[in-house]
Amino acid sequence: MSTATHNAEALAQKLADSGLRSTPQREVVYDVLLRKRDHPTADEVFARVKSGLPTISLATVYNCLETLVQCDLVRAVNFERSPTRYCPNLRPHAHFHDEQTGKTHDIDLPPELLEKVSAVLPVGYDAKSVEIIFRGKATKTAASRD
Amino acid sequence: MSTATHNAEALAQKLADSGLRSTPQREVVYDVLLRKRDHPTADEVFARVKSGLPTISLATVYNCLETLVQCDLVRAVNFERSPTRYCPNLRPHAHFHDEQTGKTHDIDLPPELLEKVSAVLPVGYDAKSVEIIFRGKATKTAASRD
DNA sequence: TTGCACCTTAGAACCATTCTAATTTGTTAC
DNA sequence: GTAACAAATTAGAATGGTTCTAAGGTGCAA
Repeated sequence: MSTATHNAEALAQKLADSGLRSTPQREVVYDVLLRKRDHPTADEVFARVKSGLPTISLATVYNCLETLVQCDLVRAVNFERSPTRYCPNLRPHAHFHDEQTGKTHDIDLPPELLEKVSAVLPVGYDAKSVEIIFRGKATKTAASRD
Repeated sequence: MSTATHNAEALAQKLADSGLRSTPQREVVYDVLLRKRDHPTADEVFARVKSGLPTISLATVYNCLETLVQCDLVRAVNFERSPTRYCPNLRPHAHFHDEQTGKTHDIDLPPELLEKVSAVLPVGYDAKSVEIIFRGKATKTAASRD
């Protein structure tokens, strides 16, 4: 079984869990995210998806991305108010935003660090999620990972 | 000397450091941020500023806020793509975004935690800043702080 | 007191995203 | 099978926060 088929089935399963259907558009959008994990914007996803599905609309790309986020298959990432970026990495991770190149890098987070971070919350604050964003510049070596 | 006067002078100093002038608009915008530290949007600042300076324009509010951010007197805070909020708290702190009320709370961060967080960066990543955002709900007690 | 850079202003423009209304597709009950 | 209904897609219009533009004001410097 090919990787794409495997992903499509995992996707279909996750969608079904939420009472949603698998569609060619959703499959291709998800596949595009998995193939090149460079945190593309909706526009960039749209451009990539069109080669496989030339008649897809931008609205559908937005709909599919939103659906994938709802199903916890994809994370939406925002830097200031620039276009939302999409990330299929489900491991706990922070984002490093390179201000020179505009590129985004995933930084894996050890569970104990997340605990330490959450421990700073005073009583009465019940956090459902923590997001950590670094800004700065990455050297060529670090940047070459994606 | 009144607090407002003191703030105005501190502002004038900081602006001068960047080769900028102090103006009534900049003073009032900064004063509004200091008076009610509830992370207002530009629109909210605009509304508050108008009582003291009825002819100010929204464009000027945006300009002043941007200037204050440049001078490191104010932090711009973004949650997803909702309107940018402004925060005059210069201490190292995270933000807790209450999803029920939409309110934002400052969470002070001990310096050693920031160090631990930055320590997860692999070699080659040079972070100029770290931003930490919690999302969840705050109890009445916690929320009553602002 | 003239020049010139800095600021402010109103309104237009921008652009990522969401909405609307129409169509297509898939599923279920018969 | 097929009618009926729900879910999904589509193109294009609308939305809304922010930025841009061009014109007018303000204040320091020579």
